[in-house]
This record gives sequence, structure tokens and C-alpha cells, in this order.
Amino acid sequence: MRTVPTVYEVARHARVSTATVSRVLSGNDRVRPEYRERVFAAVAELGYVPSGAARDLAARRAGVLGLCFPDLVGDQDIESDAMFWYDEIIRGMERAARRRGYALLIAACHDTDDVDLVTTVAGRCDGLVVLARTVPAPVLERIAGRIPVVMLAGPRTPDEVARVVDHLVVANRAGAFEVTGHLLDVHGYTDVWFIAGPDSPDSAARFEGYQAALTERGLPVAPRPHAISDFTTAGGRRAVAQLLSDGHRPRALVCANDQTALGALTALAGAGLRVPQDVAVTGFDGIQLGQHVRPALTTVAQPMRQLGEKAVSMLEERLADSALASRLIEMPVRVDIRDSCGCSAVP
Amino acid sequence: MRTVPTVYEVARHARVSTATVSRVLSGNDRVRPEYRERVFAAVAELGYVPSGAARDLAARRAGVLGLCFPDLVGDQDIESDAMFWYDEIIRGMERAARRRGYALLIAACHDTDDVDLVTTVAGRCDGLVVLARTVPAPVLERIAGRIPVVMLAGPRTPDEVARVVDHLVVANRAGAFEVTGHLLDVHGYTDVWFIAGPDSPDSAARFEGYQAALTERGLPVAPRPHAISDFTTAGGRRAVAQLLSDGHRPRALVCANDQTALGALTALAGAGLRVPQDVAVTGFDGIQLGQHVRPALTTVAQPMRQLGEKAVSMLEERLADSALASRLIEMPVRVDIRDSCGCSAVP
DNA sequence: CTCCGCCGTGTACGCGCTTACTGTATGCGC
DNA sequence: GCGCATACAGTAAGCGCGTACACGGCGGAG
Repeated sequence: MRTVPTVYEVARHARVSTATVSRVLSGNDRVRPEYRERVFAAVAELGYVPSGAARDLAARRAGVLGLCFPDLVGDQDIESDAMFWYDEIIRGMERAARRRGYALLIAACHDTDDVDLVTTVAGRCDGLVVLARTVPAPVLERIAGRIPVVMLAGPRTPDEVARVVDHLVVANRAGAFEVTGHLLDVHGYTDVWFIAGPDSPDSAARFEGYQAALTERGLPVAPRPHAISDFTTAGGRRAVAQLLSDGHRPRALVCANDQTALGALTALAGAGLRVPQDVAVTGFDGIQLGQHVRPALTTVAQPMRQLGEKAVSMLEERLADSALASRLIEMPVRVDIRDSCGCSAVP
Repeated sequence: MRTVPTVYEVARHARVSTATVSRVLSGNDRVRPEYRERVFAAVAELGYVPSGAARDLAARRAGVLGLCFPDLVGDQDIESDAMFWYDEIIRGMERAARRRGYALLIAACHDTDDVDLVTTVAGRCDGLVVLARTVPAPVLERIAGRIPVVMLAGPRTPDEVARVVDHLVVANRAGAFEVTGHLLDVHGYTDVWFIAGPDSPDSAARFEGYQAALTERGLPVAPRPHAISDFTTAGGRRAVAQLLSDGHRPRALVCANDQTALGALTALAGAGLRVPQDVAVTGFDGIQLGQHVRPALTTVAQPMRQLGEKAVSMLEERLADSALASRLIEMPVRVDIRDSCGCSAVP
């Protein structure tokens, strides 16, 4: 294979110095038009593509933002589950990043291992967004010493981490409070159960909101979720199927996320129960699939696009001013009433 | 902000040389256990995160794979359309890459501009996958001179590009041929129309398959698609709404992709037509949403996961042997018969 | 005509790491 | 006890680019 051309070849070919080549390629400097042309010609002729690594090293800037998200699917069949909440986050962040001239470096990580991959990512970008529960706190702290970090959907982290990373969360508690209130007030259900996700701050906050709605109305409150899922459709199906086979018949299920609610729908249908006539179901997240299943899923929608946008701008602010104190920002959610709660949606 | 530690600090702290630090961190070298411990301790204490840029530059390897996909959504509301085919490709590739220890660098690009972003991506990874129509041919050719490139869903490129990049396609023609045959043979429709995507080789190949199915049965064949969409739901809706408002009433619509078919569903419902009783509809791609809309979409499913997997392994093969001749590999598709064609799916 | 500034260009250093090569113990066979 | 192979550690040379600084030429002011 012919050797890959470098600035030096380009410079020689264009009969200018490497500094001039660099100036031309970075666009904004004052270079005699004639030289500029020669450089472009040489670049085209040699098929020159600058080395990102050398560029980053010299300029101390990568033009890349990172995103670590959880590997919820694990080693299961990738096609066995619907697109996740984080798939929409990836899309939103990619857009936000691109608008600012950044590319997006993504990798799924477990909380436990994969430290190498995390390092691969962290070492190569100017700023990093991590979804909660994907990177161990000590590692996160180290990374935060090098580049700005925004944690999405936390925090469940020790204080020392909270001090060095920004947090961006959604109104989990308020959203769950509101959707639970809807079931209680509008539909008059009293026997409303909660299907939790895995041990996560988001699921916990949603459970709190659920509890608060019951408490406020003087209803008996479960001290803990009635069933535990894992944020996947399969998990939701299993959890609810178990509940039903144990003979329970709650009037409504508040699910910790949409995937779980989707699984609940399947389990209920499997048991011959109608939604919402026999059992009402609500989700959380607002994934697009929820609009298309039947009955359409009543849910608490997160502002996906704004989350990506906000995360990127927080990164930028910190890039501009590294002395900034760490922040905790909460984004509002919106309850999307559709059919699965018992309302018949009229679009 | 305190200065970011480098190998030198770590080496000094651990009282070893930078070479030893490097050896310890790359894992596989023979280093006295005592030194190894000291290095790890120093890394932890200093909060050391190696610079990806310096690493890549010295090692001539990034541990990153790139993916350029088309920016179909443009500046519209990101939430206005369902997840695209390429969203599932992103997911599939990320998984395939991760399994091999690579992170994934992604960026959406237009065919026209964004050459900077493409360069940002190409300069920073060991191999690149581009979806068709995202990177101009000359740029692609340059990049291919530097790193292996696999083009997904092409080729519509000049020969010189075909010679330097690998191509990975699906059986567009065969899939469209088969699903059209299903409409003709099983359901006995004769008035089957084709709704194309934008000017793309994929749409064209699918149209050919559609034509061939009609030809083979001695049916009259349209010389060109009956309507043109742009691969988006909104485009499909508009295209079909136009057709209907012009007074046309085909018995079946073969759509160039699922998004278009989804839009067709909406347009037909808006015109008071029932699917499949009045008009049958089929899609192409097999996005997950298609299973959940009503009626469930009959479509030609692409093997998303295998595509990502295959693309990554092609990259690896070329990384291992740069002299490899360029290849064109076609992956099989599977016709998923569901409800929208007129079959009542019995799961 | 001379001096001072400014503009545009080139020289050369360094970004933080990997790794070929060199150096130094240590163990082994004779 | 000597020489040689072996096992590690250290030295230092880049990797390909950006950019501080030096430098030369030219125009305007004095």
C-alpha cells in the first residue's frame, strides 16, 4: 500500500511550508490566495486526509463528544427488544453535537467492567455525557479531572462525584406524581400498583412520586414496589405475568418506564385481560413505540431532544469555563394521555 | 484547574520509566509485579487518564470505528418522525464494534457539505462505514486511501470508488420481487403500484424487483414509479395523499421503505380507505415500528444486526490485509408477511 | 532616503504516548 | 569461575500536526 501522505508531503508538493498548509486547512488565516490554491491542489492530488490523532495532540482539542450508555440488552438477541430510551438520546445528542461541529463517540458500558472502553472514549473526546449507572464512580471522577462530564439521569453517586460532574435529570418524581394522580382522580382507580425498574435513582424517584400521589389523597401506600422489572420489555412481561399468576388483579399499573409497560401490555393480553377496561397501564419515557401500540400508551414523556441539546450546551459551558461549580439541572416532563389509562384519545 | 497528569508524572510517581508505565497499561508485557502495582497505584492516585490522541499517534491505531449516516431528518423537528432504518444500524454496529473492543464514532452527513465533519470522523478512526449517499465520491476515495471503507446500501458510485471501497448491500431486487409476487399471486391483486424513495440505488433496485415481478407474470409494467417520496413518513403521506386526491385508487402499494409505507397508511386512513380491505400496503426495511402499527406492516426485513456485524468484520479483514481486492457482498432479506398486505397474521 | 510597522511566511519545538533498541542483572551450562 | 542466554528496565526517537517566534519585504511617515 502506498504510504499515507502527511503535511510534509503536501507542503513540499505545494512548495510552501507546513505552517502554511496548516493555516490553509484550518481555514481562517491570511494566506496569499496563490499559495492557498496550491495547497488545495496538492491536497487533492495526494489524497491527503489529516491525522485526527496528530491534530488533537497538537491542538489539544478533538472536536468529538462522548456518550456512554448502558448496555441493557446485554447478550440477548439485539432484535428482541424495541428501541430504548437511550436510542433516542443518542439521536438527540448526535444532532446537538453536529450542530456545533462535533462528532459523537459512543459506547455502551456496564457499571462493572469495560473500563478500557470507557477510557478509550474518555481519552478521545472534549467532553463526555454518561447515562447513569454506566461508569463506576471512581472512574468517573478521574475522567472528570480531565474533561467536563455531564451525567444524565442520575444522581445516585457519592458526593465526591457530584462535586465534579454536572447532572441533568428529568422531573421523575413530579411526572410520576402527576400520572398517578390522573389515574386516581380522573379514572377513580384506587387499586393502583407500581412496577419498578432495576435499582436505579430514576426508578426510585418515580416510585416516590407515585407514593406521594397516594399519600396526598389519604390512600394506603405500598412501602415498596409491587414488582420489579429491569427496564426491558421482557422484564416487564415477566414481572406482571408473575403478579397475575399469583392471583393479583390491580386496577391499574404505573410502570417505571415504557418498555416495562409494553411488557405489561403483553402479559395482560396473555392473561385475557383487557387494557384499559380491566387493567389500566401507564409508562414513563415517551418512546415512539408507545404511540403505536394498541392501546396507545399513556406515559410521561421526557424531552429527548432538549436533553441532548442541554447536555451538549452544559459541556460547552464547562469547556469555556472550567472553574464553573457543578450543577444539577432538572428538565420538565409532560404527561401524554393516550388510551392505556382509560381515556380514549381523540387526536 | 490542576494540570492533567501525563505518563511522565505517573512514571516519576511510580519510580519507573515511561516505557514501563506504557507496558503496564497496555497489559500484556512482562513487568515485575512489584512495578506493576506501583504503576497502578500511581495511576489511581494521580487520576491519570491517558490521552487518546497521543496514544493513537504513537501506536497508529485508534480503537475507533466510524459511521456516517444520512441526515434524513434535516432541520425538521427531530421528534416528528419515527426512528429510521439507520438508527437500528447504529445500534447494530455499536454492538458489533464493542464486541471487538472498538468504540463507535458517528456523524450524520449530507452528500453535499459537511466535508469537515467527515474529515473529523475519518481522521480519527481505524475504519469507516458510510451509508450510501452521505459522502461525495471524491472525498470517499481520498479517505479510502487512508483507512478501510465499507459502503452500506450502495453502490451508486463511479467505478473508481468501487475499486477502493467494499460494498455491503441487501437483496433489494429479490426482496421487492418476492413481496410484489406475494401481492400478485396470493392476493390476486393486479393493480399494484410502486411508491419510490428519493433518487437512490436502493429505491431503484427495489423498483426493478417490483417491475420484474409484474413482467414475469405478463402484467403491464409502469416505466417509472407511480409516486416519489423521500424515505420519510411525511414524504410517504404526502405522496400517497396526492395520488388519492388525483383520483387514483390502486389496489396495492409497494413502498420503497417502511417509513414511506407508514406515511401511506396515514394518508389512506385520512382518505377513509381501509388497509388492507381497500388498499394493501407493503414496506421495506423491517423497522420495529412496523410490527406495532395497525394493521401490522408486511415488509421486507433487512438483517440489521448481521449488517452491522458484517460491516465490522469486513473492516477488520481489510485492516489485517490492506491488499485485499474490493468486494461486493449481498445479504439476504426476509419477507415478513403481516396484516397490511391482506393476510391476517396469526402469530 | 531612512526607520518603523505590519503582513505573510518559514523554522522548529513540543503535544503525550509507543516501541525499537540498548543496557544490566540473573541464571544456566560447561 | 566464565561465557552466554534470558528477562526486564530504561533511553530516546519518532508519530503528524499546530503554532510561537523569527524573519524578510514592503508601504507610509518623517
